[in-house]
Amino acid sequence: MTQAPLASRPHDHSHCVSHALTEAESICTRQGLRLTALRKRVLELVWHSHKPLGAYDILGVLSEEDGRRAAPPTVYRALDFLLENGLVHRIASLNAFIGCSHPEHPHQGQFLICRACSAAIELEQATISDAIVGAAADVGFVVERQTVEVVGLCAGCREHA
Amino acid sequence: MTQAPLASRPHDHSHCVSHALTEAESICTRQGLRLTALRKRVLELVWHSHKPLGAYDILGVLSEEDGRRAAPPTVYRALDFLLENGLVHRIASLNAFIGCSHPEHPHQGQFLICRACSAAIELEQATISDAIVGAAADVGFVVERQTVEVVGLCAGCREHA
DNA sequence: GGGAACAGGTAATATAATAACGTCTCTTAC
DNA sequence: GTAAGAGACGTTATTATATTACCTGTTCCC
Repeated sequence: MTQAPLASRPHDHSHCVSHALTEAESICTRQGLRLTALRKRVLELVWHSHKPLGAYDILGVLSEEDGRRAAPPTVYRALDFLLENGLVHRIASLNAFIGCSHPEHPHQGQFLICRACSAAIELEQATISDAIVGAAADVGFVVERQTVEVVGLCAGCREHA
Repeated sequence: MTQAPLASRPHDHSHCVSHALTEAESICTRQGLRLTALRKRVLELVWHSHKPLGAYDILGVLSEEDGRRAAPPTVYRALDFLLENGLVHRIASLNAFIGCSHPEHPHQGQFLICRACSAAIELEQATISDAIVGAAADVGFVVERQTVEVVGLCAGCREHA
């Protein structure tokens, strides 16, 4: 085993957040995309922890800090933008969203979700993708989009248990 | 490529349905489970095609044929039973359900979902599972449950295109 | 500075799932 | 045989998630 990923270890999470925001800024600038205040704020909220966050959780925070109650489309539109541009991923099995760890290049993540601490670890393993693409090819199926979401126990939580 | 799976080819689907129902009967009998009329009917509806079916689609059919409008818990309870006993699978990315092709032994399927015909092909490839378990182990993660859902084009639909 | 494209507010609605509680029906021990 | 308990299902209400439609304001660009 290599070192456990950040998400399963105690760490200064503010670095994760600021790094993600800086990256996002630079990606958007480079690609002529508008990272508006709202989109940036939503991205920041998604990065609030390594736990996937529901759209309505985001909505709740926005509403609280704005005074006025934000409406669902506000959040979903921001999330759509972030999804389209690879800044966040959606975890289908949780109906939740998580910041992308490697937004600099387009990809579809594979996720390890800890049932104890809820943290999601993003992988990008060719061995997994290749196995899927290969097995699909065996039955004549051409893969376009992969969803790989795995539930289990992360390194940190196994120690405590 | 081996032969394309049934779901991507024209076939006499009534065989699929009757086979699935017979299997389900025998599994339930063997394990002392009650395959009630409702549960059997829901299983039959799920097997109506190789396309994953939403809970509310099932609900719609039940309501129509009953005259009275069935309520969601009716369907969800039946689906829970079928899920628990491995007779159907849930496709998280579609919020839909599909009959299990190999209910005789417990497993978690991997699914190839055709974006053209909507059919879902169930795989059970150790190469995929092993790649996932291996990559997870590399970061100290112990896998308990896998969700693998792949969207693309099936053999049949590629031909037509 | 005017038009097009984009961002976002707002209200309503659609879709998916669960909670809480009651009733009926089996099974099984006595 | 019957009463207790478990299981299955009906029913109403509610919660959670996501989208549609329409409108307003802003930014970009010529």
